[in-house]
Amino acid sequence: MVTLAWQDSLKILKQGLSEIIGEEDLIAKLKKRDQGGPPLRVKLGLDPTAPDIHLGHTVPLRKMREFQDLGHEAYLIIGDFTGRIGDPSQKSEIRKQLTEEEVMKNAQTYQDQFSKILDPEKTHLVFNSEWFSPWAPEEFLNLASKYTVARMLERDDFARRYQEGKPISILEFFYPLLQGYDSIAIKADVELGGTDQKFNLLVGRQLQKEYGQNPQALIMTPLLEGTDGVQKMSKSLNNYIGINEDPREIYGKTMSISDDLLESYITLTTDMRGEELEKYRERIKKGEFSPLQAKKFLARRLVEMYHGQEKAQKAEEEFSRVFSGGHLPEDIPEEEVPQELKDHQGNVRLVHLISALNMVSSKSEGRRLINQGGVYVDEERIKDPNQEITPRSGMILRVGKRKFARVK
RNA sequence: GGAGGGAUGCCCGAGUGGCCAAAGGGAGCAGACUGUAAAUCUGCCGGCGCACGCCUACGAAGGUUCAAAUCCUUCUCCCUCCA
Repeated sequence: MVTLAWQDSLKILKQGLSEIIGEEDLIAKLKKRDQGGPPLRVKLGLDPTAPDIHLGHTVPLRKMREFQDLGHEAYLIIGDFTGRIGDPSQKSEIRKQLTEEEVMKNAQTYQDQFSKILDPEKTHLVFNSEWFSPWAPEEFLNLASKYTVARMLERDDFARRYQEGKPISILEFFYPLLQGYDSIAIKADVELGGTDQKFNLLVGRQLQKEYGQNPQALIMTPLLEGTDGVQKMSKSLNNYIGINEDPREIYGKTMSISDDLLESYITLTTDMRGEELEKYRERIKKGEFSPLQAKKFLARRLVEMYHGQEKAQKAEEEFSRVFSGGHLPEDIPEEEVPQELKDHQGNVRLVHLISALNMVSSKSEGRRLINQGGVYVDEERIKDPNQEITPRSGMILRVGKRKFARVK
């Protein structure tokens, strides 16, 4: 392990941040470490319901990795207990508790995925039900007594809703409190999070003071915009790129992001740093790199990071062939034509076929798409929704730009 | 506890007895143009044997009416003000 002086550590850690709170505390802790103190305990909370890590998650995770590389310890908190409340971003309600099995399964998925980013040797995966489940009601009351409504309403989300006369459940107040208590439970020195977590992180810091602990420093990473380029990347908005996705998907989705997103994606999601990054920017500026090329570079890099070079190469070739070249993809899923769709001559209505193969969500949608010229048989556009076709082996069906099927 | 307001399609939001499968916007999808970019334009955007047909749908359940998202009753949930 390389031990750098705290100044150097700080410099590295401060890269690519959006905000840091309690920098003096961080410095003090780093100094202590230099003098032979224990490694810092760095906390990052995870949602137990969405175990699919996407690029948005990787931003703080990669920062975590930097801590690890500097010799510190990662604490990933699975909020299986807090998950019952749900972060107050929208409508809140007590969610049904995940079964132990589900939680374990999600945790396993997390483990598989974060090991692509973090150093497993220095990673602790903990569940917050571990300390909350045994709690007696008095302990919750005690925790609640540490905070006031006025301070809660400082959270802009609450403030806004209060202003607009939208409901805020008391339950929601518990979310930041519990998340904050996690910091106490693990004696966090630093907590990582996106900028949208600022309030929650601050509560943790304040609670630690209440409980006589050294307050954690807060390190906030910028939020990554989703593929739509408007809202932050999230699974529920379906604008995400998951690191576990098929390499071709990752490549393709990356190619479809807006050009404006290039800069933030490069800096926030890739391991490009320092000189290399500068060079890359330079090339774009000078026009040596067209936005298209720059994006291909990014796409390839991302696939490489999570699936290796070989897959990246393949994904790129596939992309070029299908979209730049206008050819068919390499492997098109083979589908059986259901017997019951065929009439006595063996013919099938096209709408029924694509519907049966789940290429459209309903027959009505299928009709619409056909009417609009979005359905092809052997690359020939069919415009009559009642068209009958005679399926034969190897026939290629295509719906829109990306849905393909080959008749078995 | 009292008074008043509200719940509409994925989201926001109009609609107060027939012309409402429900305006408008957003999201989404398809097509054109492209670099699977952005912008733009066009179309679609509940389901079904879709050609004018049928079914399901405006918080829930009943009712009035030839006809209800629209009127009445009860219920559920939410908001505001007063206490």
